[in-house]
This record gives sequence, structure tokens and C-alpha cells, in this order.
Amino acid sequence: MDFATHLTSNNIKPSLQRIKIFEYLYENRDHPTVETIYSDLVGAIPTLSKTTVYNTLKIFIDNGITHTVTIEDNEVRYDAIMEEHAHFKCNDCGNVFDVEIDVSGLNFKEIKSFKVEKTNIYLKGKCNKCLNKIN
Amino acid sequence: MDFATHLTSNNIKPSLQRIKIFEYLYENRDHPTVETIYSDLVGAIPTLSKTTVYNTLKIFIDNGITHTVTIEDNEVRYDAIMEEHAHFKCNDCGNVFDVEIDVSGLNFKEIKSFKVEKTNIYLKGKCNKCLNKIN
DNA sequence: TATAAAATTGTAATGATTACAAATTTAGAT
DNA sequence: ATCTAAATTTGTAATCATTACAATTTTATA
Ligand SMILES: [Mn+2]
Ligand SMILES: [Mn+2]
Ligand SMILES: [Zn+2]
Ligand SMILES: [Zn+2]
Repeated sequence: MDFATHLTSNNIKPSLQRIKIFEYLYENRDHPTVETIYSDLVGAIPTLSKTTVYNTLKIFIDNGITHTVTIEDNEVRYDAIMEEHAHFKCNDCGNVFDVEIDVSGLNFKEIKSFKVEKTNIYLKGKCNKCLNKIN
Repeated sequence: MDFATHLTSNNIKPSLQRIKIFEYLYENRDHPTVETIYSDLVGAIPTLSKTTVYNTLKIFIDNGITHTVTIEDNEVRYDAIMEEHAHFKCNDCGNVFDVEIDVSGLNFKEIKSFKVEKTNIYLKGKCNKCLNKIN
């Protein structure tokens, strides 16, 4: 995966900050927050500003190479994987996992008259590791 | 539906504010925000405080008679209908509709090892009214 | 009625996000 | 290589939702 090329082919000029932020998102599939992205990258890019992280993520979203994960009402997470998938958050460890899902099995009623453009599925519970943990 | 009784049977003392807020939520199925609830009720309860709305909704949620709808990353909506259902937000008019859904058709993979306690399904697109509107 | 507990209220504090203008970097023309 | 304009990044201030907290009011009980 050539990140600069990916940005360019999506009409985003590949500045250093943009490449590093996208690379971070693509490598770290744990759906980080702005705070996490910033604090993990500011070491490698000492001049990095949190405003740039916000601006850059907005550009990514507007150009369709990133989306938000709002599984919790008090934190916005970001995800560069655009293939359709669901999310599972463990109430114990707080981790957010990707979940493969087959939405074709979904059966709606009102939906006949609506035009659905995006489907978000958020699951919560206990992850495998936390289930097998001794308390 | 006797709201005071409903609160009492869920271990919530039925104060005037709590009754009115729950009644509002139950009658207005459009998933209002704190701001909407407050501004719509302050006429009838002139002493009402926004803090009370926040406190009361937290009590409702902790006692399982209300839940949040976080279909948008910049607004928290509230819902007193606890029967399982999905939500659809129209990108045009902004309304959030209830959607009957059969989650039994959902087919997961990783889920085998996870314990799912809650499922939230959020859909976005265009509602019937906006689809048939002339622009 | 007197007293204590519970609920409500108003204000201040916090934290995330956005607005905005200055500084820096980039790209193109000469 | 130098100049200039546009784009990008940065830092700070403003905004907005939510929470903390102490004072006030209401409710329950003796
Ligand atoms: Mn994901
Ligand atoms: Mn609903
Ligand atoms: Zn876990
Ligand atoms: Zn609509």
C-alpha cells in the first residue's frame, strides 16, 4: 500500500502530515481518537498541531477514504478501512474490534420506502479475552 | 400508560420533572436532544434547569427505561422506546425514524467468541418524503 | 412543626471541536 | 535560483455540550 499514491488518487495532496496520519490510521486498526493519533504522531512530527489532525481527518472523510465510528456517545473514533464491516466494543477492556458482517440478511419494513445509503452496525458486550479472564 | 407508575416500578421516584421529561420522551418519538427537551418543557415548568434534564436522563438510562441514539457524531438523542429497533436518519430533512428490524438474520463471524449484549443499527439516506420532494 | 434526606437549581469548570489569522511550505513563473 | 501566489500547517481564541459542585428548595418522617 503506497499511501501517497492513495491520497493522490483521491484528490488529496500528499503532504507529510497527511501521509503519516493516513498511514497511522491504516496500520492501527483499533479505531483511534484524535487525541491518540496526535499523541502517537507528535514524536515523529514534533511540529504537529492537533488542529491539523482535525483538518486532515475532515479532508479524508470528505473524500471518502476515512469514516467515523460513533459507537460511544462521548468519543469519536476514526477508521480508514472502507470495506463494509460492523464494530464491536468490549465493555470491559474498551477495545473496538472490526466484525465481518453479512448485511444482506437484514430484514427491514419501513425501509421499502426509504433510500438507505449507509449502514452502521454497533455491537457491545464482552470480548473473548475478557470473557476468559479470571477476576 | 401511567408514567408515574412506570417510574416507580423502575425504582425512580416520580417527581414532577421526571414525570414530565419521561412523558415528553414517550410522546415525542422523534429522538429529541437535551436542548429540545429542555426548551419544549421550560414553558410548562418555568423553574426547569438544563442540569435537571441531564441528571434525569442519566437516571433513566441507568435504570434501563431510556437509551441514547448516537447516529450522528455531534449530537446525542434520547429514546424511551426500549423494544429493539433500528434507526434511520434522513440526510435531507434530518429526521430520525424508528425502523422495525429482524436482527436474527444478522450473520457474524468473530461474534462466535464474543458475547453480544447490545446491538445498535443506524441507517442513513433519504426518507420517503424527501425522495418525492421536487427540488 | 422540626429535621434530615432527596431532588432541583444555577454557576463554574472541563473538554472536545471549530474559527481564524499568522507563519510556513509548496508549486509555478521568470 | 529567485520571486510570488496559493496551499498547508500551526497556535490561539472562541464556542458548545457536558459535568462538577455547592446552595436552595422540596419531600418524607418523626
Ligand atoms: Mn473498523
Ligand atoms: Mn427509536
Ligand atoms: Zn475485552
Ligand atoms: Zn427526509
